[in-house]
Amino acid sequence: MDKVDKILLQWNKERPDLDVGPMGVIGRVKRLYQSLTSEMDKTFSAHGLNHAKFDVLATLRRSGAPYRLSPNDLLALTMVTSGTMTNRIDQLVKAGLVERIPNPDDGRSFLIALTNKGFTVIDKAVDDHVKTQARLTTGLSLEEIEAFNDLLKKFLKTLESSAADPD
Amino acid sequence: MDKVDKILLQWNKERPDLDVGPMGVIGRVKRLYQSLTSEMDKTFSAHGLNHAKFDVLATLRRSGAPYRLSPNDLLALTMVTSGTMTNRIDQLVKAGLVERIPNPDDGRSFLIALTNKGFTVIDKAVDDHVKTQARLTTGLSLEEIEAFNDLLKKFLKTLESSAADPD
DNA sequence: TATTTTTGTCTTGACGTCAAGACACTGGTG
DNA sequence: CACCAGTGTCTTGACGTCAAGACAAAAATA
Repeated sequence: MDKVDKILLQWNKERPDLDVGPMGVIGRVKRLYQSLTSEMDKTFSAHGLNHAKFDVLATLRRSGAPYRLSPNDLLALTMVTSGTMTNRIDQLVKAGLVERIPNPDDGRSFLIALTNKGFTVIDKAVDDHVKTQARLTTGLSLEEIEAFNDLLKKFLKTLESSAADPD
Repeated sequence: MDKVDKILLQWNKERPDLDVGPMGVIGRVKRLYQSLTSEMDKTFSAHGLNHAKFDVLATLRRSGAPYRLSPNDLLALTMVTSGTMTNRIDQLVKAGLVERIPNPDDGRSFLIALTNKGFTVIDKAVDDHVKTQARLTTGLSLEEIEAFNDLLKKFLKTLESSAADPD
């Protein structure tokens, strides 16, 4: 009997006509997401970052040498709008973690490049981030993780096929 | 091989020292949450609401007659800060969906009450919301939903016991 | 080549949220 | 009864995000 169950009970009493089964699952996905997010955010801020900055730096880092992507690449990979990406890059430039390099192949465009400082910061932050994620999942056994992962994959797949989410 | 798998592959190549197993599960929880949220938001906006307004109205509705709660109750139940709740209530008052009634038992406090219009709007919106949630979960069988729900419960429980989340 | 359409980035204004603090009222303590 | 810590709500200023649109450069078309 967790909080989600209490909410479902209330609905059952007030609106017994409604089938609130799906609400339970979806409500728990939301709570799980929020719980995980708030823990991971602590790791980011321990490295002077937030979720937004970490996302961009990590995307550049895992793209491999020379750790450069255009704003357009970055916003496609991180699923934010162009205005948001401009803002994120501005912040990171100000912090000295990336720099804007004119794109030799396209006069409209830039390459966003990790600075040495940015590389150092993100590599340490990722170390900690992975540790945090490991800690957050220790409550489940390997078999449970695997089963959970399979269900997540399947769920996501069915959603993608119905909603035309081209990402 | 979904997008999360591609990200894990990149990390494996760039940072083979990292165990990115947990990252896969957590990444999928995030994507699932975002996918579900963006679909549910459409339902809210079809009723002139957004997630914030729906949350408050639904909390009042399922609390039962006379559909009144203090801002303090509401912010505890919806897990937002007091400033956020003040803003939400302002919006709802402006839209004529709730009203602020002075609390007879406490001169500092109010009771936020569903108006008739608010009741009508949230009842219709909840109907649609439940339908949307049912549609979003049709990709999984009843057995899969149950298994997923059990894993979510367990995962959430382990997180609550470690992080002192008093909510 | 000249013109039009498309693309990549940035700007603007709005929104929802939070943290910190202001303020009035309550409830307990001396 | 007078005081004072605690509580409930609102205010303020900041942040990250988005949608819409501006603008220059590139690509496609004529």
